[in-house]
Amino acid sequence: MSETRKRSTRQREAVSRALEGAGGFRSAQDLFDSLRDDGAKISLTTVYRTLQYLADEGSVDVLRSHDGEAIYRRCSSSEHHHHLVCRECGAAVEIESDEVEDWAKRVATRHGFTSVDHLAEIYGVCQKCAG
Amino acid sequence: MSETRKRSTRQREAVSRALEGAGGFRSAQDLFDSLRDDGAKISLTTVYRTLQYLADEGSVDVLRSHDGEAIYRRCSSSEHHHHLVCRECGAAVEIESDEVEDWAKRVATRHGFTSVDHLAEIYGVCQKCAG
DNA sequence: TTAAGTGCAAATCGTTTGCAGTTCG
DNA sequence: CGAACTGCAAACGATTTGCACTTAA
Repeated sequence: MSETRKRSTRQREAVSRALEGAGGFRSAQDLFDSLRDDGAKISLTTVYRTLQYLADEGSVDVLRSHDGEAIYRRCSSSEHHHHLVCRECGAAVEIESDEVEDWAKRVATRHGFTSVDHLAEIYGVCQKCAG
Repeated sequence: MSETRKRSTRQREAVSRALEGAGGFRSAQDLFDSLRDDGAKISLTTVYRTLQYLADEGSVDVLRSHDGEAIYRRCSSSEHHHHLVCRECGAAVEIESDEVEDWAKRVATRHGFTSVDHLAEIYGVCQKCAG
């Protein structure tokens, strides 16, 4: 299933490094721009392809921003994390929750599902925006 | 901000009705297909526009499916249900969980967020497909 | 050498928009 | 009538793909 990526290249390294430096979630375009700013010779296509590889491998998480862009971030193993997002300003707080982890696994197992994965996001209006 | 939609039309009614009937989250395409099946004369463009109007009004929630499609559902205040979806065949089991409800509310409150809403979906492979 | 990796340009796909015709009020 | 609303086709922006060229091993 993760039988892609066989060689190590300048570009691939660069993308990984850019992801490291980014910390949070970044779009392919963002990463591409950063890479270019850092003087990397790489195409947007390759950024996309590399990100895809990494995602298949499970090295990066892929989320969707509210306007449909895919955003990526290097993944600390297969650990899940969720977000508390402000509907107004877009500010996001990262949260963890074994509670939800357990729930997802439990429910899935009960229904005979395997290879379980889940998505959980909380939306609301932050203090600042609530006025 | 919600200064669109002034008139009542056959198409707009149809979209609202389709959303009612749908219950869960549906993509514009899905809704369009349902509408056509029900014999409605409407264009995909209008479905999109209507959905946009309703979203601006706050009558529907807009989310993004994992593959970037926008999915909509009529917004019944803050009532929630979740889904356990098979990645292979798409089969979905509807699930409820006060557990998750509580968690979302608790976390949000802790961070000073209001008008809380959330999304939680579990993905996996069902027994049939795991074969 | 040679398969994996890359870049460019063209192709996709969901969604939006320009514009001319239609309809509600 | 006149402003909303519609539909179609063209435009869009993010992502993918076909193909010829590079490059790591």
